[in-house]
Amino acid sequence: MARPLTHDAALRETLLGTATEQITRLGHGNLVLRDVAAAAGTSTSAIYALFGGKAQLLTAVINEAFVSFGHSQEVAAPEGMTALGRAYREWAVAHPALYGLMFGGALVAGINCPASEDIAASALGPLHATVAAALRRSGSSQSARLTATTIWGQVHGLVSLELAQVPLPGNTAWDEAYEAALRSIVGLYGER
Amino acid sequence: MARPLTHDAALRETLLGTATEQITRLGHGNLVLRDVAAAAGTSTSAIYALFGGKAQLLTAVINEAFVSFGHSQEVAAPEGMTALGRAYREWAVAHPALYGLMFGGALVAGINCPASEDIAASALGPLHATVAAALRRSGSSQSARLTATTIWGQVHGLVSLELAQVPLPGNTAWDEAYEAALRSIVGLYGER
DNA sequence: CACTGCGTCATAACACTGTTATAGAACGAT
DNA sequence: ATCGTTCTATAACAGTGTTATGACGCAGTG
Repeated sequence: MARPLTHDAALRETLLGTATEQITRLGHGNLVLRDVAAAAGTSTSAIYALFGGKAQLLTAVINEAFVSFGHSQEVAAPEGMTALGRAYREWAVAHPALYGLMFGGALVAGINCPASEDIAASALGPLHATVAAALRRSGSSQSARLTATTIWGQVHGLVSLELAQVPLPGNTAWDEAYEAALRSIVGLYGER
Repeated sequence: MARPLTHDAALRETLLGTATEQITRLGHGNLVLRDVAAAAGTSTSAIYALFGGKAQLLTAVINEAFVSFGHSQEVAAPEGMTALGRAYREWAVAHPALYGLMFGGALVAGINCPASEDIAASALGPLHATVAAALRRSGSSQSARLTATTIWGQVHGLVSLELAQVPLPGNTAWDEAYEAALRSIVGLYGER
């Protein structure tokens, strides 16, 4: 009835991939729709047809990133809290631009591209489960939600400062600061 | 010898003020040089003559913000670590867009607008001094630099997540999470 | 096989913004 | 008063997200 459809699900995947690749390479402040489309062998029309615009494309990229991040957390969870913390930092350092988008919120980009709430929440599931188990084991009566949020804040804060390349006083390395914080956390809430 | 100079230090102050105001009102992703100049009753040429461009204007705004932030820290320092932590959050919540610029680093904006290192470092002076004093009092042998960085990471992390409007699980409020973390910090490293 | 119609997409046009180039404005010197 | 120098507002330019447009490709029909 009409010319064959090329703006299909496969192209959508390709665009997601090239967008992620360009964000990773250039930083999320330098994503250009024309370049994404050209790299995918199509035109910007495809982005508007398949996503709706730049904000929705970014949202899709962020959601995909949350899935990848959540997977790395799930893999590390059985090895305990320290492993969970290390995996957190490793993922963030490996994907700094994505990490900034994921947790920077509306504050980071001028555009509004919020992640799907349940996808974001499930990525932090392993941390919540590990904290709840540790508290249960140690017979603590602390709120697991509150404790997990505190730990998350600690980990996220150090990772954010490291990614922002905030200069550390003296000749301290981020490695060292991070490991010290992890030891403190585990000391407080118990390792497996 | 030539027409009178209007791109002077006074206009520079005015531009700094209007830029800060617009960033606070609209978020730093929506700062438009034409609007800043118009609000200051001049043209964009003034920004290029007095600052050099958008990046340098932002750097100047950030440096000024660090001074304001550092002042609020100095005021709170004599009241101890808990007060320091509360002041930290209060300043950030009162100036969310500025806070994001200050500690978001190159990750936040596509443009490169790093704060002056000594200004940024001196804003964190009160925290380092307070931590060093607390460790001395308790006879601890921990590194003050490392401990202060850990605390900074904890505080910065929670504030960042709150500003990014990350949804908290359950009906937990950020107030509650923040106070719990402060109690934990003070319990570990001692209050005045 | 030619033609028409409809859905689809690449291209061009538009609006906005940072930056640079240009032409006019304001003053002192002659 | 005119000129030359210095400074500034305005206009031109380049890049980017978004929307409008016109060309294109296949199905059905005569």
